[in-house]
Amino acid sequence: MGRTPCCPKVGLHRGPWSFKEDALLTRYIEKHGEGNWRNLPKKAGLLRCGKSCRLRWMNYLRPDIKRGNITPDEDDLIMRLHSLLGNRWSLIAGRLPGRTDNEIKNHWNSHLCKKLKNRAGETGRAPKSPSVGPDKPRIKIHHPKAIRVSPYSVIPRTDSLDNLLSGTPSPTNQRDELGPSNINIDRNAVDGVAGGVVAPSYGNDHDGFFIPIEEWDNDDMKTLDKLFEEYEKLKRPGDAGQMESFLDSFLLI
DNA sequence: AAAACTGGCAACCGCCGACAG
DNA sequence: GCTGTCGGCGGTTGCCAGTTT
Repeated sequence: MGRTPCCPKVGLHRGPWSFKEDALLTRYIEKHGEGNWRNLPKKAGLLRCGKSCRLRWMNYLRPDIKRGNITPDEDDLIMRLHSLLGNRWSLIAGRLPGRTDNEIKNHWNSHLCKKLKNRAGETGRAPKSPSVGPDKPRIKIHHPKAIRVSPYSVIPRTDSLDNLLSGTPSPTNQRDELGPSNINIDRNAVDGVAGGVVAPSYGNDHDGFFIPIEEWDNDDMKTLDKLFEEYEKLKRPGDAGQMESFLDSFLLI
């Protein structure tokens, strides 16, 4: 049957966006809001594919995007989240206000992957990343395929996991896709507690033992929230030393 | 000074779930 | 229930600037 392309490929601009195109897109979205990406280029006077417009807006033009280098704290949080969630960049980005999934993905591929390898080399310990294959991995991370998240999981980044897990829709339009959809957790790995911090793992495809998020027990459900609470606490000035031990605790699973 | 190499990042691609008709 | 469309996702590509040889 074949799927129709999202837009005709002929006669459209490709490659880097010009200042003028950026301005047109920004002005249009400020006036009419996001959505209807297919028709947006025509209405905005752009010779671009709708997908391209969406990507440009989401990854670059959106006013709430944080510019500048990723901080060491963000680095560490990304690594923790990656150990929990695998390559689900949109979920990870949802917990880092102002950062985009693309930015985090790029940062991971260019920096953190190596950092993790180096750290593993220094300690002689197996790396925690699922993408790095030690001889005897303690944890295996399942990488689920991309999912589309229902509108009911559209919640602000600052919402707690309780809200996420109860499926309470948010009144705002900020994205956070840590919704009650496809997250699977390996209960065998959830038991790990190090340094007072619950250290779960995400998924496990070696034995096919998946628990849909709807069936998490209380401990499972609090796990991620706890992680962020700890993180936020330790981010406060004067807690630098604690941050290090907090972070290390996750490498000892 | 120039060529080769490397790293970072924006953009593209194809897949897939949700949803409307 | 089926089909087509839309929007979102992760993976990959390719350009460009910086660094090394």
